Amino acid sequence: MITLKQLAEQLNVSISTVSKALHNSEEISPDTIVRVKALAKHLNYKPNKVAISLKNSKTNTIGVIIPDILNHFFAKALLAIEKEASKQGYNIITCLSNEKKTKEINSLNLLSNGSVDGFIMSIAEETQVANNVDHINAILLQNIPVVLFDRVSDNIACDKVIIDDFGAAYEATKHLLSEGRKHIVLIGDIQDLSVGKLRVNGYAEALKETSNYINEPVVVSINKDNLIDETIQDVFKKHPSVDGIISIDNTSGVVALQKAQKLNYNIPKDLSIIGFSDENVLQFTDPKLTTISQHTLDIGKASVKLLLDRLNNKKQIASKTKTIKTKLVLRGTTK
Amino acid sequence: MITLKQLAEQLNVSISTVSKALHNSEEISPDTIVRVKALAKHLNYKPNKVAISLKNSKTNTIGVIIPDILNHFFAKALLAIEKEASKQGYNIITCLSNEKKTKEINSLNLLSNGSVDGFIMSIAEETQVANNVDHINAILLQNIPVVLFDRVSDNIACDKVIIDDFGAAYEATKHLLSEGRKHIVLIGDIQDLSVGKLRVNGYAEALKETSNYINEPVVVSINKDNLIDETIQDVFKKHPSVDGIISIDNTSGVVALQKAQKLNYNIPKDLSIIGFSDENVLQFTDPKLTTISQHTLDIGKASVKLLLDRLNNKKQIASKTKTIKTKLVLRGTTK
DNA sequence: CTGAAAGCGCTAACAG
DNA sequence: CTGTTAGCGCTTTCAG
Repeated sequence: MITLKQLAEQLNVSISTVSKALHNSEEISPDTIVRVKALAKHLNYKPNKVAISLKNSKTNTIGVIIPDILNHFFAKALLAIEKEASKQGYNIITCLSNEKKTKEINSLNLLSNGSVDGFIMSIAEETQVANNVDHINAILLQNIPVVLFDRVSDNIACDKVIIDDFGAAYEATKHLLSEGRKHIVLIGDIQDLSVGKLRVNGYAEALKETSNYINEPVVVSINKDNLIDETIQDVFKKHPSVDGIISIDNTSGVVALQKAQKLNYNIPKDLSIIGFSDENVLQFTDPKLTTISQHTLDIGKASVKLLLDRLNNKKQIASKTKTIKTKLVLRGTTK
Repeated sequence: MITLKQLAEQLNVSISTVSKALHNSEEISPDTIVRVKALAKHLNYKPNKVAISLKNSKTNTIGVIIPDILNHFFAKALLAIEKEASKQGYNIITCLSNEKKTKEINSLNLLSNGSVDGFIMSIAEETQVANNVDHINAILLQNIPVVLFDRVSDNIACDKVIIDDFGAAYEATKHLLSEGRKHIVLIGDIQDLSVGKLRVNGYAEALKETSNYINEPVVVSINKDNLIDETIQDVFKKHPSVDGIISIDNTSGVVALQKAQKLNYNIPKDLSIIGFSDENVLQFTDPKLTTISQHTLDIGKASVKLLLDRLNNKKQIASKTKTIKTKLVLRGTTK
């Protein structure tokens, strides 16, 4: 890489003159500025990012920790984060915790040495199950800002971006009730997560409020991917009168639809299905799945904004929590 | 952040003594080492990464440029790259080109200022269509190593990781022929890409070699996601006697299967389908899709290895191309 | 208008 | 065994 020093030598001026010239300093003669810039351009000079970071104690880099990049929700969130960060002149260093607490701790430790100005993350499943977030609080104690999105924790005082999980599930359930559904089952593989619990509660509350709904809430947990087929087939065996299904994760709604079609349920006449999925699954089914849209891009964008707000304004104290609106998008799997 | 200077002041020793002590230098008395380390631990000292990068002219960071993170193949490749890089003590800065050439150029320019030691990337669609890779060659001219994976270009002399696209499609086609299929259609949305062209060629070659195969090759291009439904339905309309489908992208195989089932094709009796998809789509269909497995994790891992090899051994000249074996995994959609 | 010097945090050659 | 110094590349104050 070409440096200021090399430019200075070739031009027989000092390093500081070169530096100032490249910044259009008033102190430098127009003539010199032209000469310096010409050579800089000719040699494709680029200011060394590392040196600037050291000088400014600021890297313009955000650490992003994603629990599961193969989950479409997180991939899309990353897309939005990268886009907004890039727009604001920030790079992102991506770490994938793969739902492991140790990897999460490791990533935080490895990057909290001046590598990044702050973190945007969603908490790993293992961490949420263990309910131990000391490692994240440790980062905050070092005065490195953190923004949590989607999977958050009440035990961490920082900026957060969430959706109204309770309300979204509540609304979806209410919709099925309004269709006259009498036997609504909730399925999902994220009941251990903060968001999963809230969604289950929203579902339960909607049923509870409905005086003429006589069945008990049914919550079916999918534990491992390889058992998803059987688990969902069991739903239809155990609850042959099921007439509404709410999936609170990304994929089980689609699988439920496939299985129901295989069993010759008439959808949506006999059975309605609502997924908590992203648009990507639409192409995989016919009829198309009614979903709760999470506005994932907005979640990512808002996360970056909150973080940069804090970076640019260290004195602000109160943590903000931004709630992104969800939307129930009716398609072919509901009446 | 706590610095060597602060430790030195508190201990009344020089900065270099502290630095050496922390590195277990023989020059330093055991007693001092203990004292220094104790304080460092107590204050949670971490060497400033930026300073070390500046000192060493090495960031231990890899720039990764991904064309489309919502594509499962690339998400998985990123997963593998991050995992291997992390294992080797490297961070990754992720940029998403979103298939745009300008974004690709931008990312390369912004990171080729000492931010990263090298790049791992797959070429954006727009770049491949325009067939202009000057910006990538410019990086190589700056002596920054680049590893290309999946989507490569003959006009770039660098290390590459690919699969045998021609061979994989050839093998899949041969398999369908061995089942006695007489009317095999290829579908996909990546015919503009290097990999897509090779796959089409492999398909065509297999047909051509088969003397008793009388139908012409049929290549159906899917242009936009929103037209995928109609495009595939058209296949069945135009070619009612189709008895074999090869999808060369991630999703169209699944869609073809759905549509065929809707049209009451008996699969795999009347019609076989082979997808170029990852395992993630398996849960979405019944029967499960026969696929060409790309060993995506190996692709990512190999890319990191090639890059680090080059970083650690600058003198090597010849570019290597590593070909990862594919595997035809027979499942329910073939006989 | 230009240059010298200090300093960001660290390492390492050299001096004591 | 410990300290001084220079330097990685840059910005910026201060001197000239």
